Amino acid sequence: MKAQLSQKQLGILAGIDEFSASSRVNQYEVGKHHPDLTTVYKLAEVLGVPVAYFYADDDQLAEIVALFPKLTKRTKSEVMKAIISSLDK
Amino acid sequence: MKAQLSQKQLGILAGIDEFSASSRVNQYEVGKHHPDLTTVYKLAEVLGVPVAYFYADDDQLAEIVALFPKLTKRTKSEVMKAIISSLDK
DNA sequence: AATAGATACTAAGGATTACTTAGTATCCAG
DNA sequence: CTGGATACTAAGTAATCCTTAGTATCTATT
Repeated sequence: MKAQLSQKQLGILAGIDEFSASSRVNQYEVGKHHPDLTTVYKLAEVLGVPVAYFYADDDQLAEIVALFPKLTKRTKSEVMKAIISSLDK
Repeated sequence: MKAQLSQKQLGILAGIDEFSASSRVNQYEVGKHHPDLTTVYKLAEVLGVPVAYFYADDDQLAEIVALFPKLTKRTKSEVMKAIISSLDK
């Protein structure tokens, strides 16, 4: 079980000032505002996902993006090959 | 060979006013400013890639993201399965 | 080589959006 | 029920983008 992370803590871990972390992360989560790219990169690092994960609308694609960094080089290459060969047909 | 697309035309196709399209797209390309999410989505649609493609730093991941929409459901499922089973080990 | 038109690029100010602050609302363990 | 943590929000300030106007560079044509 992963440790539950509050909005405020997530922001602080991403380098946001402790006094605005709660407000800002909440505004991001409810869609009131959008974080700048620098913040997006830091949030992605804290959460251990590629930045692209936040922008993957398709659920399957999102899962692939999230898991990709955890794959071995071999598996990555196999996935690439499978995709490319399926498109040659 | 794909038709060469000017910065201005790309912007216009993405719905930007013709008088600011050139300037804005150029500012995005040279990194002076960043497009808002709405514009990012339109640019992605014009270019035929998922939005996540713009944020995929890793070259292999970027290629997977770009090609994903072109895959059949069957291939998508096979890729998912290959990734998940490789992580169970 | 000179010209014209398209394309790339930039500065600056106005327009828009995010960030900060202060505060209320909600949840939940004790 | 109470206290503290967490979630959430309004409003103004601060920051960033968008528009405009213009210069610079490229390229095809003569």
